[in-house]
Amino acid sequence: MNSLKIYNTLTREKEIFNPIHSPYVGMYLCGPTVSGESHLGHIRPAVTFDIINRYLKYLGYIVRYVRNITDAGHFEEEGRESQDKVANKARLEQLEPMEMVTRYTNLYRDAMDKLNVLRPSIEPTATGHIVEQINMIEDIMSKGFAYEVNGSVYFDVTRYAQENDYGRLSGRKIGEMIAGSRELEGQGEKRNPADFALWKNAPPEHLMRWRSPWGEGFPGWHIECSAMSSKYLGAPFDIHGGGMDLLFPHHESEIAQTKIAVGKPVANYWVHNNMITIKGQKMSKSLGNTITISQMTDGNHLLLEQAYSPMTLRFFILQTHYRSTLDFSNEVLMAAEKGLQRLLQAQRTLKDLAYNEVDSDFNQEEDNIVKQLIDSCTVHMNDDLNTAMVLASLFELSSKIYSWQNAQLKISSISRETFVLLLKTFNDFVSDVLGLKDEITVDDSKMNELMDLLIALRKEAREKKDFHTSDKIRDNLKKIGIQLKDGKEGTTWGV
RNA sequence: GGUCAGAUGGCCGAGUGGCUAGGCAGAGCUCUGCAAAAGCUCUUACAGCGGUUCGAAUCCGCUUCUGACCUCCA
Repeated sequence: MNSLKIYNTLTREKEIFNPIHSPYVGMYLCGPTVSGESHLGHIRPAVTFDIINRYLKYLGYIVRYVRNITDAGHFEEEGRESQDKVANKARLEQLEPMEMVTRYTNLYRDAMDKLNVLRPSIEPTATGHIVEQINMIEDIMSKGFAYEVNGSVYFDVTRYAQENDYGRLSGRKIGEMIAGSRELEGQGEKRNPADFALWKNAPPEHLMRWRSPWGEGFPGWHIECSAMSSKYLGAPFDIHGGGMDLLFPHHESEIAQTKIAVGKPVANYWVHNNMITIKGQKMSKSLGNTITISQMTDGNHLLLEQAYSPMTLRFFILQTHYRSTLDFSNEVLMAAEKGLQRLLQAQRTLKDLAYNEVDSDFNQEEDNIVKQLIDSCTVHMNDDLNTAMVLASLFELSSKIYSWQNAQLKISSISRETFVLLLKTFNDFVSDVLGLKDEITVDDSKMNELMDLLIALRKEAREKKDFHTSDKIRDNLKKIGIQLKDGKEGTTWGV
């Protein structure tokens, strides 16, 4: 159970995963800011940590997985933008800020469901935890690590850094940061450019605002994660995740806030996924090169030659190790689409395979190869969640499965025990651990019976050499998207 | 400018001090009424230059190039 190794950004090393209160595991992931529709970049951490969540459960851990929704605060720019867009319309048609974040939260959740991302145990929102955030800010102020200026509150990084290692996670030195930081507007209130906001005074045009001891305003970006993670998981908890771009300043700030408020580190393992790039450049809102999830699944984007299903996206992400950048292109997605179908077809085929025991066929070498491939799934997952290698093993097993189906290899060359183990492992890894599934439901029994009938009719026609009829059945089915596959053991079909 | 990652075959992508994933694409073969599906085989790669080593693509150094972070971002 504890042979799992995870790369910890804090130590820059792969470490054996030991939860604080095994078998319980606490995990927190920085979720999306719902000021716009989720894009491809948002689904990488969701899928990555879904894999961790699923694998921990597979290993027998009981996971409390908290993934927040940032629906408050620091997106006033976007709020203003949307106001401008609707400025000419009637005021009644304007979206309430809460309406906007609800809309995008719903879209995000729908997308997560389609991607087969398991729902988190708790999905707290920033707006639902204003009180907790204000309390934490007051606590930090009372300890002397934050100060108020004109209704805004800032964290005193310089003071914190005197006794704490600010910058350890992101690997930077506070002196260099101050020297290198640019002069930005609104920095005037800070005592030091490295300080960050805990609470912001709301200008009149800011629609989302709450009463606080410092006047009407809204919380700074970082404080919500400290407040919500410590509330639901305590401190320290086991795993804190997020995209690499959050390393600084977001996670660094979280560490500082929690250290002062709670007196303890945030988490033992910090896990960061790398970025999705497009033509070698990071996909991000500010660069304007994002592709939203709905554009992806509709094929409605200049760079897309066709629509890609959510499962294709999921597979595409899993083909690359989570700490590598992942470059998007049509070619890669088309390859992913085909690869995924091949894998799922193998899974279906395996389910229908019957084991026939013939003692004389047993081949120890063959049996060992299959056993080793089965073992390698766990071995690769344990090595910092190497889903790319797990897929490679599953593909090698797929070749075996297809060979058995076509009677090119004898299934009895492996032992019954190995076959049973394969059946379980293959399904567990494809469906439960990697979360890959057929998107078209073919388990409709009437549909299956109908197809069996058509296949039987075609078989009869072929036996009578009535190829006109048999080809008509085959070709017309192809027209409606159903493909017949003739194998040694009979005909199967797929979509 | 500072910090940190990378550079792998036609494309994408793992991994490793010697036995050298996998997917997609391409070629040939097997099966098949034809086709599709499936299987098998094939093209043998690790940016450049030095060094360590019996041996490096894998370790070390330098060079070039690319990207990320340093500001809201997943």
